Parts: sequence; C-alpha cells; structure tokens
Amino acid sequence: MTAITTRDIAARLNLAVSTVGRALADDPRISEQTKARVLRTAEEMGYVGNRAARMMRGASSNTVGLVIPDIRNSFYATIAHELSANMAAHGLQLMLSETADDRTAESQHLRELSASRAAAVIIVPTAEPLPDTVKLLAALPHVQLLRRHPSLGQAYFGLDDFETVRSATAFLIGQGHMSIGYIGGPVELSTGAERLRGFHTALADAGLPKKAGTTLLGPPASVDHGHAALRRLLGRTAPPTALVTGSVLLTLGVMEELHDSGTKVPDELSVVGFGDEPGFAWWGPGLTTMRLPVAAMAADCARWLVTRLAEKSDGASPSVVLPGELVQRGSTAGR
Amino acid sequence: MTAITTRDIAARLNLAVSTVGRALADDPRISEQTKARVLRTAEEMGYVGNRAARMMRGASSNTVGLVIPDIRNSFYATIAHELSANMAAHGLQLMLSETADDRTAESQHLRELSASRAAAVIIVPTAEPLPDTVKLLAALPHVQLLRRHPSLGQAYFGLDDFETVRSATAFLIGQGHMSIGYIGGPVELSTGAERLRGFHTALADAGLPKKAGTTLLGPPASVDHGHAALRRLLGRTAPPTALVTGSVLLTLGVMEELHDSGTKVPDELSVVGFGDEPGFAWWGPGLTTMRLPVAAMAADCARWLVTRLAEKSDGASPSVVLPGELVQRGSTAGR
DNA sequence: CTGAAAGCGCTAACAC
DNA sequence: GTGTTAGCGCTTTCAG
Repeated sequence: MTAITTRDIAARLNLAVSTVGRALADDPRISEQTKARVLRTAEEMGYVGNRAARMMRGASSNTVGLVIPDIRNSFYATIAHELSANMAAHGLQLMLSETADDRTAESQHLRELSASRAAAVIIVPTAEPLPDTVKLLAALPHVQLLRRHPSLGQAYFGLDDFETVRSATAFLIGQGHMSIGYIGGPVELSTGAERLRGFHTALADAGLPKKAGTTLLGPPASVDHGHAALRRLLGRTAPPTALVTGSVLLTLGVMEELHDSGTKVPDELSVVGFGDEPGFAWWGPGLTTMRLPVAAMAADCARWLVTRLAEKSDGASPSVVLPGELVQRGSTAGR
Repeated sequence: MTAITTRDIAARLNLAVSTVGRALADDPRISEQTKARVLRTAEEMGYVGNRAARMMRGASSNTVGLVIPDIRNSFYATIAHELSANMAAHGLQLMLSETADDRTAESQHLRELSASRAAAVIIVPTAEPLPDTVKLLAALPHVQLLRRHPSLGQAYFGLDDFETVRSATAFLIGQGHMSIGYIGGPVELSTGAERLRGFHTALADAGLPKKAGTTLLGPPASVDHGHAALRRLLGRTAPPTALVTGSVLLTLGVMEELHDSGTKVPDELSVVGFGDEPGFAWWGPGLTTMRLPVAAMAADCARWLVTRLAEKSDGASPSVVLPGELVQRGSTAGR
C-alpha cells in the first residue's frame, strides 16, 4: 500500500503535477473550480503530503528535539507537556530524546536530530557534553533548559537555583537552626553547583561554619542516593537539626527514608524539600518545600523558540531565570 | 550555514558523489584507502547524512509516533520512557503527540505523523476517534495501548482492567463491606467500561445490589472530578463504607479530598486505589491499591513493535493484557 | 490559467 | 574500483 502522490492525483484529473501542487498550496493563479476538483480528489484518494520531499525543496522540518535525562521525572514531564502544548499550535512536533545523563546517548540523539534536520533542539545537557555534541548543536538553533553548560551557547531558560536553596536555608536559620545538612546534586552540574553555592552563602551570611560531612552530593535523579545520604546524615554522632534537599528525586528518597525510619519531623529534624509534587502536602506533617515555576519556565522557552524560528533572525539570546517560592507546611519548626 | 552534502565531500576529494555515498555506506567495492579518506573528510567537514533525502530513496523513517492524552500523567510518562529506552537501541525515535483526549487534536497529530511518514504509531486512543484518524491509522503500522477502540485494529497491549477492579472490589467485600462506592472513568472508554464491569461483576458475584448514585463516572484524568465525586459520595444520607477508584488521577483527587476533609480512613471509609505512585505509601495510613505493570506492558509493546518493523511481515496482531496486584496497606479494614 | 522541466541529496542501476 | 545517470515527490522557475 504505497502512498498517494501529487502525480497520482494529476493522472486521475488529467492535470500536470505542478497544477495539482499549486492547487494544494492554494496558489491564486489556479481557478477556484480546479482547486475544488483537486482538493476533493486529494481527499478521496487519501493524499497526505510527503514532508521529506518538501524538506528537500527547502521547507524546514517541523520537528523540535527535546533532549532530557528521563521523562519519568515530573520536572521533565511538565516541561515536555508545556513545550508540546505551546508548540503544537504552531505546527511544531516534539521529538523525545532521553539521555539518562549519559553523554554518549546525548551525542547519539543529537546526531539523529541533526540527520532529520530538526528545526531546533531544547536540551537539558549532561554535566560535560562530548565535543561531538557541542559541534552538532552549534549548527542547530537550540536552547538550554534548567541546566547550562558554557560550551553550548547563551540561550537559556532556568530556575533561580542559587536563590531557591539560599532562601530555603536562610529560612531554617531564621528558625534558629545552627546545624543544617544538605543533600543535593553534584557540582559538575550547573544546577548542583548553584544550589550548593546557595546553601553555603546562607550559612556564611549567618556566620555559620561549613561542617564537613553535612553536605552530601550525588546523582540528582537517584531516589536511592536520597535514602542513603539521609541515613548517613542521621547516623552521625551529632546529626544536624535541619535539612535542605536539592532535587525532586532526592527529596522523594529523603521523604521515604524518613517515613520508613520513623524519624520525628520536625521534632528530630526539620526539612525543606525541593519542588512541590502531589503527595508532598500529605506526607507526615506536610512537607515545607520550594515550589518552582517549571511550567512557566517551559512556556516561556516555547514562546521564545517559536518566535525565534518564525523570525529566522538570531535576535538576542535570552538568559532567563525564574525564582521559586517557599511553601510552608509542618516539616519545619524552630529550635 | 548550509549543511554539508555528499557532493561537497566529492568535490573536495575529486571523487564522484556515488563513490562518496558508497564509501559512507561501507560498500565492499570501494578500496579501503578511499573509504578512509572519505570518512576522514566527512568527519572533518562535519557531514551528517540527510534523512529526508534517504527517505525519498525508499529508506524508512525511524520515527515512531506516540499519541497519548497527557505526558504529565505518570502512566504515560512511564510508557514513554519504556518505549523510548527499548527503541533507541534499534535506532527508533519517539515523536511525542499529546491529545488532551480531544479527537480533533488526535486527528491532527496523525496527519502530521502521516506526513512525516512515521514508521509506526503507538496510540492511546480517545473515546471515539474521528473517521480521519481511522483512515490515517489504517495506512500505518500501529498498536493500541491501554485503551482500545474496535475501529483501530487488533494490535493491542493493555492492562487487565476488568480483573483489576473486580479483585479490588472483591477484596473489600471479603472484608465485610456491603456498601461500596466506585469513582472511575466513563464507559465510552474501553478502560472505563471494563473497570466498571469489574466493579459490577464483583458486586453481582457476592449477591450485592447495584445502588444508584454510588458509581460516579467522569473524566479519568481529572483530579477535580475525584474531589467532587468523593464529596458527593460522602454527602449521601447513607454513605458507602468503602470505595474503589478507577484511575490514577481520580485516586489522587480522592486522596487529597480525604486528607483535606479529615475523613477517618479506614474507620469511616475503606479505600482501594488505582496504580501505585510515590506518596501512596505514606498517605494517611498508607493506601491499599492496585499496582499495575505499566512498564512491563510498554516494554512488551516496544519489543513487539521492533520485531514487527524489522520483519516487515504483518504476523499475528497481539492482544496482550497484563494483570495487576493488590498492595495491602492501612486504608482498608473489615466491618 | 496551466504545462514542462529542473533540481533538492541521496542511492542504485548501469557503464567503463 | 570508480564514474554517469536517473529518479524518489515536491516546488519553482520559465513557457505558453
């Protein structure tokens, strides 16, 4: 069952392919009558234009690559949804490319996207993208999302990672906590580095020392690391009285571990989480957490990209950063 | 910055395009030396083959369309991840198409996929797909996932919706509950119909009557409907002593409403949920729920599709249905 | 208003 | 072992 082409339609109507093409493109030179005939038979025969052929004639692809670590992470699902919803209206489709934070996979996906001449790429880059990735991306319109790596250009939409964690930590300090732990992602990621800097800045601002062994960094997408890190933190001779987490999945791991171990929150430990998921509100006493404008960020990104692609002009590369907000629930108390 | 073509490489090396093409395709007729030269300059010049051109020469697209209601629903995110992971190894890419359960959007996405000559389509169909959708899908290899509609062919991977809800209900009956409510999706969806049938069958098997006003059907993806339906159920003069839910998001809505209203679970109401999300374990007394093999289902589907596409033969259209399992926690108690 | 022909980048006959 | 040529489906001159 081979697809119908403009030639098939032309043959059926004793017209030239060019006439059929023009009729389908609603060219003003074609008589209304012919247009109607062509449109009707196209419909009848189940004609669907071949995008590959159009692309060969210079039409741009309508595919935008979305390169992310893992769609199961609700951050990325939210992003994918917002992008998809905002771009569909403009005829753009999203190609889903998961990297699992593996830079080889990342590079392969970019090769695929490049081969299909994607109109643009939206990427949450791995910690240290391969040179190949950098080269491929340089030849495509692209934006970085959430994370940024200097080698991948200026266009960027993200969250205010620094201020988010700084203010979470400052809030705990304001409640009288002097010994605070932090469980977050590695400094190799821009997000991990910024969030940790926020943590340290809040401590420094309050004149508190950095205590060794109270900042536990690991894979940001690992619930297990959340479990393990919390166990290690609570196993110390003098465990901290409060905790800040620096990623959604680490927060989840911490919440599970606190639940399973029966730790009294906030009596034994005050906790400020990262992100606000369904379930955070009803966890134990309710999780005090940083709510982050992920959907708004993605929508901004989509809007920018759409106009950027429409204008064909480069324009200024935006570097937009949105602030989070503290949602106070029962997991935090003063000392 | 226009992309490098085989002609550019040929010109640089004083070769014919066909030679370059063959070298890149590792054709045995080309000398190793020439191959090496071609490969090296291709690399140097940053050549990336043009998939559109290849497709015009009969190569099949490596794009598989994934048509789902909303990627933010963790069911669909899990599906997308499993499909993506299983297909990436075979060079297949996933095109994300969200319908929001709107059949016009569904039809438009299928037109796009058809225009880009997708290698296949994996679809969670809307309740009543448009004739256009049916026609377009008929011309593409495709599978239905989770939901099935008779007009869309035989190939199907899903969950055992009937047995899942039947056994959940039977479990509550076994605990002595005589008055049980059900909050689920509409019968227009195959899933909604099957789950409701499961509910009714369990009642009938136990000789219990269908009571009017205790089965509340609505949009399966609406947390709000979960809230509202539960309020209505508890507002009855003689509210049921137990509740079964028939979708993840309805379950979430119910959980939130129970939490907010301070309803005593399981004393005032026993609850069996649908699906098992992070947070279900730590909600109130822990949510007793049906755990569903969504990942396994998607992986099965991916494997089948990959071999189906490789073989080029139609083969038998599978109709696979996987069972759920009850996870017992604290939200259910006997009467 | 419509037709004929060229060409996008690539591959596959068909030469030599 | 390599070159020449044709053609995939479409748009776009250039002719009528």
